[in-house]
Parts: sequence; structure tokens; C-alpha cells
Amino acid sequence: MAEQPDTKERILDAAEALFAELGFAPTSMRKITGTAGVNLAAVNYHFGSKEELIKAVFTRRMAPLNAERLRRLDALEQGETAPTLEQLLEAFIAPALELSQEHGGVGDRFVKLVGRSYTEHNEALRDHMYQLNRELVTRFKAAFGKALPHLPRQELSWRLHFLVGAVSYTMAGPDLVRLMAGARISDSGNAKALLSRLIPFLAEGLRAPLPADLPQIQLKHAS
Amino acid sequence: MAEQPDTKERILDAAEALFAELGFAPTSMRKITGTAGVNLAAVNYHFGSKEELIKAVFTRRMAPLNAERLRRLDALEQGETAPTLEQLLEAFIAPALELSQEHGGVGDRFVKLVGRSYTEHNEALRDHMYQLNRELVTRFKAAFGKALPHLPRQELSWRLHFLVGAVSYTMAGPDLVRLMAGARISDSGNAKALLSRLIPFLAEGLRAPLPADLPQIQLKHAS
DNA sequence: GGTTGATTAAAACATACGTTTGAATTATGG
DNA sequence: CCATAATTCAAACGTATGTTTTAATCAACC
Repeated sequence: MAEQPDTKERILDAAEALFAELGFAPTSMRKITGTAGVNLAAVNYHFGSKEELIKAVFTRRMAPLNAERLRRLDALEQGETAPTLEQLLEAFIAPALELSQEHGGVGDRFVKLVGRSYTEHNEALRDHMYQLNRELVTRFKAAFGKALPHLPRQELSWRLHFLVGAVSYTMAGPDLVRLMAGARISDSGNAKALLSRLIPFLAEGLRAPLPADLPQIQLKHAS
Repeated sequence: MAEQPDTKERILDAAEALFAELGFAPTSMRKITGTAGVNLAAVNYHFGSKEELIKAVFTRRMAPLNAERLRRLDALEQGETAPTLEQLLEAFIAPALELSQEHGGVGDRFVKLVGRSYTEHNEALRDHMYQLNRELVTRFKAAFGKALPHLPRQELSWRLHFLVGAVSYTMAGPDLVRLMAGARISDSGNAKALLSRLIPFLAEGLRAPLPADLPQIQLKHAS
């Protein structure tokens, strides 16, 4: 009943890199196994199918990433003063940026992949990501709600949606747009700089006054 | 030298819908021509290849969309007072939302598609989109720069990047996240509501104070 | 109204895909 | 050290892909 740490890991590494570079559909089993230096049948043997391999690629890194995010959220919530928006944003974003610098930039591939997964046309993967992120979303949504007590719940949902969009797009977006800004995220110094750029933008966005002309909701105006 | 407006348009319509629903790779020529009710060879005859068809799908609607955006920008810049951030944002976003409601919701498919195109793994398409958006980006970047005179140029680039991310993700993102917020963009009333939600969020984000701890740039502080 | 060029049609092209098979090989446990 | 399970391997499976081909059909023009 062997279980060497070799073949499966090599497949996951190769798949992760190729998925990030090419996308899921254009990444064939032959490219994956060729890059990994293993036999073509190894993927089906170890993972069952290409679809299951895709899920495994995400699971491997998503679980530790979200655990770290929740660990930081716990730390903030155990402090004496209520966490600020900026602190919550850092707890959410920083672990992803740090992951992107691990292993000499290998993690960057995964972060890119995660951002792209949200717009991928793959229902099974979306379901899987939804489950992987379920607790995370619940916890952070509640925390942001406490930090923005005057914001109606539906408004909060939308703003968090915008937030995730800005973050995902920044991490997953085409290099074209990154280059427009003259920097690469994976460069070590720039991760911190990116964080200190994202956080004020998002924090002020979250704090924005309520839209005046929303027809559908009766707002209780805060005095 | 006939040129009936039929076959090519039907192919474009079918391809647009299928690309938005399934993505590029999983949408086969046979699905496209089958949906359009034309012969399999029609795509290669009229467009040359699948790749060229993809480009054509984007070109068809992108050109009028960006023309409308620039028309509104022109109108704002010809006014007596300098355009506000909110006005610029509306000029940029509203035409896309309006397009999404045209033709009984058919345009919604395209708007979704545009958002997704930014994260698609297709270099040729990215180049094509870059060219289609080149003038637009230049003009709006300059306009935002005038509205935010104290913001360093590089900082502006990043914030516009975040902006595009939030907008694209909102329009293209998985229905999962939209449903979380309890609304569908394509519903007619919600487009206006979405606009009045996005604009304050983005405007305040753009107005956010400069990040304090950026090591790499020497800032000229405005008095 | 026949001729020319543009369009459609049916069929086949070669290639690449994900997966399965069955034997060879390796590691494991008694 | 043999038996047994786990893994690797080369090869083939059937299917689906984008594209091309060749003939049939259609429209317009002199």
C-alpha cells in the first residue's frame, strides 16, 4: 500500500502551472503528464479523472490559505477593540499575497488560478469552490457587518462583491493590465505595496455613503 | 456578390450566446452551427476560423459600446464645469449596463462575455481587446487624472485597475455571487440600482487618501 | 436567360482528446 | 524470499474536434 509523495505531487504541480498558464480545457492530460514526467495513465489512476484533478489542485492550497485567513480573523476578534475595516481587509488579502510569494513564486501561479476560477465556465468547480469558501464567507461577512453597522445587509453584500471582484481581478488579471501599472505582483517588494494600495481603496469604498436613489428598499436613516 | 444579413448574423448570435454560457473551448463549431441553423462549414467560409469568429463576436458590439462611452465623455468635457468622478464613472459604466438590457436581455450575454474575456486564457483575443479598448483607456485615464489632480499617475493606474476589476467581476461573475446579493443584473430595474451602488463605492475608493507606507515612490505632496 | 460568382451542402480529413486495458514492474508485509 | 498489493508502463480505445474538399444551389448581371 505504497504512497510515495512523488507522483501525485508532481502531477499537482504540473497541473497547477499549466492550468494557470493555459486554462483548464486547453491543458490536456498529455501536457500535464509530460510536464510532470509521469505516465499518461497516472492522472486517472491517482485522481480518477481530469475533473477530480482540477478539484484536487484547488483543495491542496485553498484549505491552508483560508485557515490562515480565519486564524487572523480570530486574532482580531479576540482583541479588546473591535477590528477596523483596514484590519479585516488585511486579514483577508494578505495571506493570499503571501502565498503568492512562497516557494520562489510558485504560489503565484495558484493565486492567479484562484482569481480565474471565479469566472471559469465549470459548474462542478464552482460548487467545489463554494464549499471550500463557505465558512470563510460567513465569518468575514459577519465581521464586516459589525464594522459597518449602519450599512444595510444587502448593500454590504454588494460591496463585498465589488471587493472580491477588485481583488480577484488584480491577482488574476491579464499581465497586460498589470504592466500598464508598471509592476508585477510576484515581485517580492510589490506584494506589500499592492496591499497598501488595495486596502485604502477598498476601505473607503466600503465606507461610501449610501446611494441616494435606490427605489427598492426603504432605508432606515441613521440619525 | 451577395451579402445577405442572415447567416453571418445568426452565427454571431449563436456564438455569442454559447461562448457566454460555456466558454470558448467547450463551444464547438458544431454546437455553434447547430444552434444557428446553418451548415458546419459556414463559419470557416464566412470568418475563416474559430479564432476569427471569436474576435468578430467582440468587435460587433464593442465598437458601438465604446463609441457611446466616448460620446458621453465628450459631452461631459464640453460642459462648463469639470466632470466629477461620479459623472465619469457613469459615462463609463452606464453604456455597458444599458447594452445588457437591449434586445430583451440578449445584450446581457455579451456583457458577461466581455467581463470574462479579461480573464480568458487566449492571447490573440487579449491583443484584440487591447486594440479595441486602446483609445477608450487613454481618454478615460486622462479624464480621471484631471478629476484627481493630486493622485500620482502610478497610483491612478492601480486604482483604475481595481475599478475595472470590480466592474468586470460584477458583470461577469458567477451567478452564485450575484444570488448571494439577491438580485440579477439583467432584471431591468436592477441595472439602475446596480449603477447607483457601484458608483459611490468606486468614487470613494478613487478618492481614498494615499497609502502611507509606499517605499518606492517619492511623492510631491500637494500643499 | 444563360453565365458567372457567391453561398450552401454533405462528406471526409487528419488530429487530439480523456479514458481504459492488461501486462510489466516495483515496493510491501508475512 | 516469496506472495501480494500498489504502481507504472506502452498501447489502443472510441469519440470529438477544427478544417478542407468537392459538388450542388442560389443570386445577380449582361
